Amino acid sequence: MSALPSTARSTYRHGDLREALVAAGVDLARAGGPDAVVLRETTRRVGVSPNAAYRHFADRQALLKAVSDRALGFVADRIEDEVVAIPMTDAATHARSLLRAVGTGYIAFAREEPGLFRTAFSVPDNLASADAPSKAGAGGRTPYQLVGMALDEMLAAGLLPAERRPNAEFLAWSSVHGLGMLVIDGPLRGLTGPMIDHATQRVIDMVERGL
Amino acid sequence: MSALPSTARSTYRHGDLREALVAAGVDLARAGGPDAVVLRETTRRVGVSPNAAYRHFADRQALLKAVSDRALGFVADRIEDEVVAIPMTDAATHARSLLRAVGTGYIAFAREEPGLFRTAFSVPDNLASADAPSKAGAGGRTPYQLVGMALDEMLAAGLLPAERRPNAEFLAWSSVHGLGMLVIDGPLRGLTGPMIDHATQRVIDMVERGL
DNA sequence: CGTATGATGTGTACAGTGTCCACAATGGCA
DNA sequence: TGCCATTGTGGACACTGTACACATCATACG
Repeated sequence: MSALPSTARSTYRHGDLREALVAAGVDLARAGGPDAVVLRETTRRVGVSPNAAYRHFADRQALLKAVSDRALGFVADRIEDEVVAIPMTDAATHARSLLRAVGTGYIAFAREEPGLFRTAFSVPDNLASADAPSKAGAGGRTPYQLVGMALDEMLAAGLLPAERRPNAEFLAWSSVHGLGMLVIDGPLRGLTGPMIDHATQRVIDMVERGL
Repeated sequence: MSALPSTARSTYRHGDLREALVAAGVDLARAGGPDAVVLRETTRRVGVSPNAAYRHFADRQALLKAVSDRALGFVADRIEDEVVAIPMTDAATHARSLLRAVGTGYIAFAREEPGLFRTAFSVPDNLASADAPSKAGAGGRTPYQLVGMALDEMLAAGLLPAERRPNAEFLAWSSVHGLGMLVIDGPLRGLTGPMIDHATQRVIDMVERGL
């Protein structure tokens, strides 16, 4: 039992097939977006029969949903990467930097991992489940929560009038999300890196000014 | 030969099979989004063999692209519906109304025809082809052109500084497009009509103020 | 007028997909 | 030890996109 090739499963039971399937699905999504998350190919990569997946997911759509949630967690991770780089300053400057970090991290992820970005938003969602733990990154926060945190700091720093705070997430998120979509699939596709950076900064400026 | 049932094709040649396929594809897209534009089902509806489609489209993706362009034309139509309802006023008010009409028409279409809206943006595009005639509506203008026209009026009316005019389309479009996506598939799904209307107005306000 | 020819549609075939069903192996619990 | 729920397998089916060879027609040209 101890000298089996590491690629082969020594036990009949897989151990954590569900996790392995999600991981394989993420690889497929990374390379080809949501449509590439093909059930049979996913199981093939894990070295298991196609039907094995049905012990862990109701159908292909359920597998895709799990992959999508994982991808949203990666979005959160990428945003947090930007957040930790923010220097210590006064509250107002920090709040603005935070909002900027959320936007730039979001767009950076869209450009670096277009397949995962598309996958993250390919499955219908709603407000009630936007903060489900399955969508959180390593830091335990979802992208939606990160946007909310930035806006809370803006409010606390006096940069956002209290009467405009409710649902301000909608505005900030819409703008940045739209830019991300248009950049990877839409008419803004093919823009050079600097142009996208510039557009990102302008969108964030607009949000800050327009909130 | 003269008493054939009207549902049957009397001639071997179809007449305009390409157009018929696009129309059938639009019906499928309306009901089920881009994934529902299935080549075999499309040809079945037109009453033709699956391979007939290959005389007019290189593959399924090419058919989907044609359907997507058509859907973009419908977006333009919906926007123009809002535009014609604008009353005559002074230039500044008209410019603002125009920008607002573009935004509300865009979001209205997303809500009224989510399947077509998703289909319209499911095929990779780029700036060079954003104004292709195949994407124009009955008025001969593409959605992108309509956004540009609104911004041109804003500029002419002195509501948009000249140095900010270049690429302002990116900002306006990103915000509204993002809202549309989030409303039909994203976390904002399931919001009530009035809430969406309100969010739409706020997003447009933000764009106007932030441009 | 008749016929060659290019354009358009058909039939058959194949690999790949999601999913259903019946069955098999396993490991933990009585 | 023996039972049995859990987890995985194998085979089957309907469906998909698409390649290849063939049939049919519309017309341009002799």
